[in-house]
Amino acid sequence: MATIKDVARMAGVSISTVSKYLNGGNVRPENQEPIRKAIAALDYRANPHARGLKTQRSGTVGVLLPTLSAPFFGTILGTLDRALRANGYHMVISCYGSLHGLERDYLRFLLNTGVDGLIYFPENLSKEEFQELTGSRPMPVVQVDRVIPGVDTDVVLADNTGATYEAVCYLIRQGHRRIALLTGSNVIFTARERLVGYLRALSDYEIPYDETLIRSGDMVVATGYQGLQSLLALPDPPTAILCTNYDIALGAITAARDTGLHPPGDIAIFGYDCEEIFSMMTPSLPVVMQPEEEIGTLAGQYLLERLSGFAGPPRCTRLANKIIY
Amino acid sequence: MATIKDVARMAGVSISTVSKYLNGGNVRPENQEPIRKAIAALDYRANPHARGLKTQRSGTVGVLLPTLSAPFFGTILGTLDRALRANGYHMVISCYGSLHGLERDYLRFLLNTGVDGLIYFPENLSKEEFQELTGSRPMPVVQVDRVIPGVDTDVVLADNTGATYEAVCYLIRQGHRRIALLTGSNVIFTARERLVGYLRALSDYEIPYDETLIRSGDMVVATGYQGLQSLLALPDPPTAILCTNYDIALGAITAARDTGLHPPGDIAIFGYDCEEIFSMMTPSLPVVMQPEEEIGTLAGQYLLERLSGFAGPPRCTRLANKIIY
DNA sequence: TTGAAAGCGATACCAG
DNA sequence: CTGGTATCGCTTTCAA
Repeated sequence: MATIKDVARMAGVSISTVSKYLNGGNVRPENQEPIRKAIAALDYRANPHARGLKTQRSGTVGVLLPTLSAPFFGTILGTLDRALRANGYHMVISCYGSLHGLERDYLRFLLNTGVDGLIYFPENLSKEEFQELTGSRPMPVVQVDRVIPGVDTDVVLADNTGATYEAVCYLIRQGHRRIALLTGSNVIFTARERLVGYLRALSDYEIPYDETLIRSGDMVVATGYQGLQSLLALPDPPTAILCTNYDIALGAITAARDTGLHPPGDIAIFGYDCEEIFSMMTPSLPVVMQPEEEIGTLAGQYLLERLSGFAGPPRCTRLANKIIY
Repeated sequence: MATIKDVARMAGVSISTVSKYLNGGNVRPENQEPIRKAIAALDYRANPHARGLKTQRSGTVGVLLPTLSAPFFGTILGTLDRALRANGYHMVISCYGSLHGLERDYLRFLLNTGVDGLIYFPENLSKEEFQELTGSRPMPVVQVDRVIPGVDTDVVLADNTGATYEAVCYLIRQGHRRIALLTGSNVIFTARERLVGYLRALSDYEIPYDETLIRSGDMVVATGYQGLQSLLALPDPPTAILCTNYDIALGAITAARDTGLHPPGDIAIFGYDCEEIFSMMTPSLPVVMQPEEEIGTLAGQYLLERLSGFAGPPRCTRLANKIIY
C-alpha cells in the first residue's frame, strides 16, 4: 500500500502539500497536477487509521438494533444509510437478536470500535447499564423507535399509543366489542405503548377490558398464528384482532384463512407495517403504517447535527403513523 | 479519554508493560493488579485507530449486499455476525439497494474504510470494475449467494439450478404442463441460475417452453402480485407457478386468493425462502428452503481462515437447498 | 503557498 | 519481566 510519503516523493513535493491537496487546502495548480497523477499511479488511498488517530474521527456511526429480519428495521436503515452517507459517514451495524446479554456486549463492543456516534434501538438495557458503558465518553446518541427511561438523548419515535388507539376506535365504530390484541413482549417499549392505546380506546368507549383477549410473545409469525388459534378456541372468541407487527399480522391472517375465516368479512384483522401487502388484498385490510423513512431520515439528521457540534438540549420527536382503512 | 500513558502513570509501570498486560503477555502478578485498577478507574479503552495504525488490522469486516429488506439476507447476516464476532470481528454493512452505480461507490467506500476482509453479494459489477477497485490491495474476499464471473475468490452459493429443477419436476409429476415462473431480473446471478433449472426440467420432460409464462422483475411483492394477475389473464393460463423469492411468492399467493383461487387446490404455487410461513398454511404449500444459516456460517468461516493467513486456492461451495413438498 | 517537524496512541523490538 | 524508543501514516501548526 502506497502512503502519502510515496505520493509526495513521486510528485516532487512535500508530504504536507499532498495532505493539503487531499483536504482541500490551497495548492498551486502546477503542483496539483503531478500530485493527482502520483495518486492515480500509486492507487493511493489515505490510511483511515492514521487519519482517525490524528483527527479523532472515524467517519463511522454505530447502529445497534434487535434484528434485521423485520422489514420495519430494514426500511429505516435504508434511509438512515442514505442520510449518513451523504455526509460522509458509514454505518457499523450490530444486531443483538433476542439473545439476552448480547445487547450489552454489543453496545460495549461498538463503543470501543471508535464510532463517532450511535443510532440505538434499545430493548432490555437499564439506564444504569447504559450510562456505565457510555459514561466517560461524550458520544452523540440518538435513540430510535424505543427509549430507555431516563436516558436523555435525542429520540425519534412513532406514535405507538395513538396508532393503536385509533385502530381500536375504528374497530369499535365498526361494531366490534370483542377486540383482541396480538402484540410483542411487555419488555419492549413499543409493545407497552401500543397496549396503552388499546386500553385507552376500550376505556373511552366503556368496553370492559378482558385480559384473555391479549396475547403477547416474540414478534414473529408463529406468535400471530398460534395467538389467533388460541383466541378462536375461546368460549367467546373475538370478532376483531389488532396485530402490532407485520409478522404477527401475517401469522394471524394465515391462521384465519386456514380455519376458513376470510378477513375482513369473517373476522376483522388490523395489520401493522408493510402497508403494501395489506392494501393489496381484496378486500384490503386496514393497517397501521409507520413512518419508517421519516424515522430513518430524522434520526440521521439529529445525529449529523450533533456530530457537527450542535449542543442544544435533547430533542424528542414523535412521528405520526398513517392509518389506512 | 484516558490513554495507555495515563494508565501506565497511575499504575506506576511503563507503557510497554501496560501494553503487554493488554495483549496477554507476561506481566508479574504484583504489577497486574495496579494496572487492572488503573484501567478500571480511568475507564480506559484502547484507541482503535492507534492500534489499527500499528497493527494494520481493524478488526472489522465489510459486508456489501443489495438490501436488508429481504429476510433471506437478514438471516444470513445473523449467523455470519455470530461467526465473525466469535473471532473478534465486527461487520460494517453497506446496502447498495437497487440504485445503479451505488454498488460500485459503496464498494470503493468500504475498501477505503480499512476493513480487513469483505463479504460481498455482487449484483451488477463487472470483473474489470471489481478488480480495478480491489486491485492493489490483497484483501480477502468471499462472494456470497452470487458471483461475478471471472472473479476468483472464495465463494458460497446455494444450488439455485438444482432447486428450480426439482421444483419444476415435482410440478410436472403432479400433472402440470403449463408452469409459470415468477422470478428476478436477469441481471441477477441467482435469477439466471434458477431460470436454467426451470428450462432444464421442462426440456427433460419434453414440455415445450413458452416464454409468455415467464415474468421477471424486482424481487418484491408487487412483482408476484401483478405477475400472477397477468398470467391469469392469458388465454391459456398456467396451472402452476414457481416463485423464486419470498416476496414474489407472497404477492402471487395474495393475488391468487384475491381472485378466488385457493392454492394449492385451485392453482399450484411453489414458494421460496421463509419455509415457516408456507408450511404453516393449511394445506401447506411446497417451498424451496435455502440454507441461509449454513451460508452465513460458511462464508464467515472462509473469510476467517483467510484472515488468519490461509493461502490455498479459492474455494467454491455450492450448498444444497431443502425442498419441502 | 510550501515544507519541516511535532504529535495522535498504541505496539514491538531490544537492551537491561 | 520491564522500560526506553522507534515507528505506523496522517494532520496541523509554524516559519520561511
